[in-house]
Amino acid sequence: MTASISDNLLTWYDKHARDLPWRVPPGSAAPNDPAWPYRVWLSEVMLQQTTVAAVKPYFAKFTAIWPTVEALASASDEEVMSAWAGLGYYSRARNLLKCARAVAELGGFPDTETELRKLPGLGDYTAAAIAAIAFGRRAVVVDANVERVVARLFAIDEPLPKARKAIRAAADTITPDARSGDFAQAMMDLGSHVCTSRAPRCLLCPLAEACAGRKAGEPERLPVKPAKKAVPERKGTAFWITRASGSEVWLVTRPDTGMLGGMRALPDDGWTARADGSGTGPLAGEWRSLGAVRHGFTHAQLTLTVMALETEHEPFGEGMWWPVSRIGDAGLATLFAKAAQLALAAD
DNA sequence: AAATCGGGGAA
DNA sequence: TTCCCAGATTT
Repeated sequence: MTASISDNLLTWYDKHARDLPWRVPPGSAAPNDPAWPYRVWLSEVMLQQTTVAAVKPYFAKFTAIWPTVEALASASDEEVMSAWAGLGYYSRARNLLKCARAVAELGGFPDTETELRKLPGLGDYTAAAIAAIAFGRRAVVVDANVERVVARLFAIDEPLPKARKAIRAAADTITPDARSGDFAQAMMDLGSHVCTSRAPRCLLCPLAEACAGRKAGEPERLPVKPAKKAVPERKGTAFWITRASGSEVWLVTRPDTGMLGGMRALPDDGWTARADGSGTGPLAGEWRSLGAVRHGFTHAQLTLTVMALETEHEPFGEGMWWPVSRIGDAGLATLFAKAAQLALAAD
């Protein structure tokens, strides 16, 4: 009998596994330490739709400040949102804290896929990944890498997202009972370094012999993705309101729902809702334009004009004066960090 | 089923 | 520039 797909992959992984801060070396069991499921969970949430390179410094920062899930559970919303600033998809940070508090209440992470799936911020992928990687349970772990590898391996040419069902079923057939965590991570390493989206390195692939997509030619065309829609242009205005000779700036906290939810920010004209940017600032006075910054989101391309006002009055609504010298510690999302940078450069 | 929700690295 | 990434949640 020839070696199975999972055997070939695991042998390849033993030699080529990436060394990452949230990982154990190939062949090792996850340490029997409550801090380990915590680290696996934290990394998995950070890695949702986010590259390894982007996550590394945030993972280091979070584990240094909050070494355990109990420590994170007792942090304030503001601390966590601020630490997450710049990583994107901020609902993840809100769910991260909700989840940490639920887990602390439970006395630790549940160790089955079903129970993990009930926690905030854990969908099908993340629950399966934690069950496999942190607890060694067999689980069918399907992320974008696995989707690509499996679609090619089995030549599944049905377009996404309809193909997900067939892809998951095919992934199930090659998932071994043993070394679940290694297998899942091996598939991801293969997807990120060998079976890449653009130019797959089939000559280096341990599964090349078995790959129906390669046999059929042009494996890079799989999986078939739906045509993307055009990203609309939006305009908006942010307000740089200072007092005391520009030493303090007025910051607000955005509502928990919607774009950049729960993040500290510059006040703006409500461009997220109105899309025209024609609104006015939370204060009357002699506004001057500082120019604009461009910022790309997944579903909108924004031109944000920055208007400045020096005042001794209190703006309308909730907010706080923040020392401009410490603006880097304010926990601004990248969009507003860009706007602040523009304002500082204008002086 | 489709829309929403960030940001940066790589080609 | 465009594409895409260890997706989840809401509508």
